[in-house]
Amino acid sequence: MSTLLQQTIDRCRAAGLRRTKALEELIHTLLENGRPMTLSELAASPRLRNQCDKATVFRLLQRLAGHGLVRRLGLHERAAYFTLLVPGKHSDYLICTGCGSIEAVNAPCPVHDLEDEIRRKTGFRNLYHELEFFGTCPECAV
Amino acid sequence: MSTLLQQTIDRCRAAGLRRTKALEELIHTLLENGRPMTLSELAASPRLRNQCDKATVFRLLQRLAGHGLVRRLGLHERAAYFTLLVPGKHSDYLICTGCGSIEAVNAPCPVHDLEDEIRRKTGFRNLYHELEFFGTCPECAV
DNA sequence: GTAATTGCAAATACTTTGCCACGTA
DNA sequence: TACGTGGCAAAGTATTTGCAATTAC
Repeated sequence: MSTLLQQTIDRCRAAGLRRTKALEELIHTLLENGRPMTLSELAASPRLRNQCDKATVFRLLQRLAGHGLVRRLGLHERAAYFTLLVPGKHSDYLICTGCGSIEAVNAPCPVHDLEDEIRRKTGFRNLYHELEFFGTCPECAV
Repeated sequence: MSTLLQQTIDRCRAAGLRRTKALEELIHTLLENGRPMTLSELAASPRLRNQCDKATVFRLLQRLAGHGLVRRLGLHERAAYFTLLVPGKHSDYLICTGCGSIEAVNAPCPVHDLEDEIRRKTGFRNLYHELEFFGTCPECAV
């Protein structure tokens, strides 16, 4: 994992970002949590809490998103969620509308073919998709 | 379509909502546009502009969502999108990240089986999904 | 040394609520 | 008549920006 951390930071450097403490800790936090997180969550997380301002986290995420290293997700809540994009890896999510928990679905994504078809038929570029399942988890169903 | 309008209003009545002008025009607007819309768009649309306050539209949408007649979507923008739920009908969307246009994908949704599998394996209740494709439309690609 | 990055505070954007008036059932 | 609904205005929450100071390269 620290390899992945290093690789990701390298990708940031390659994109022209400066290697700052805040950047490292942000990437590290996203990696170790392995799920989409909100700006507030990130800014309040252990690694970033005493490291930098929320505005800094915001601007970092914005820059990273601009370079395709991070993606901003909708996920129904009022706050936006951000997820680290790891090359060759794609995740769909299962979200509980009761407690808000988010977990990655570990099953092959069934959308690939349709995505190709849409790309072909509509001429859209840079196509990608987001798939989320919403429901009430067993805990919340009680 | 006016039949669908009538049916939808009937469903609202059955859910206990009062039949007000604002409700009718809101449903009508959502139906005739046939795509998810934001609160601001709705409040500013021809049928509602001179009909009622934005707060009213907000509360109507909230009530409708509570009764499962409307669903709130993420869709990446800062503002939330709302879509009318028509029984037996499901839509996936294709969104241009350049101009923000949203259209329904008219192809069978490939997620059904995975949804069943998740329902079975995780015990989630009231499961549903959202699938969106994002990309740059031919217009914006120039 | 220079341009990117950061902190702090202020400005926006969108959503949500309070309260009293009004209209539907 | 009674209770759901609506208007207006104010409050709340999350995001975004300005600017001077700082830091990476």
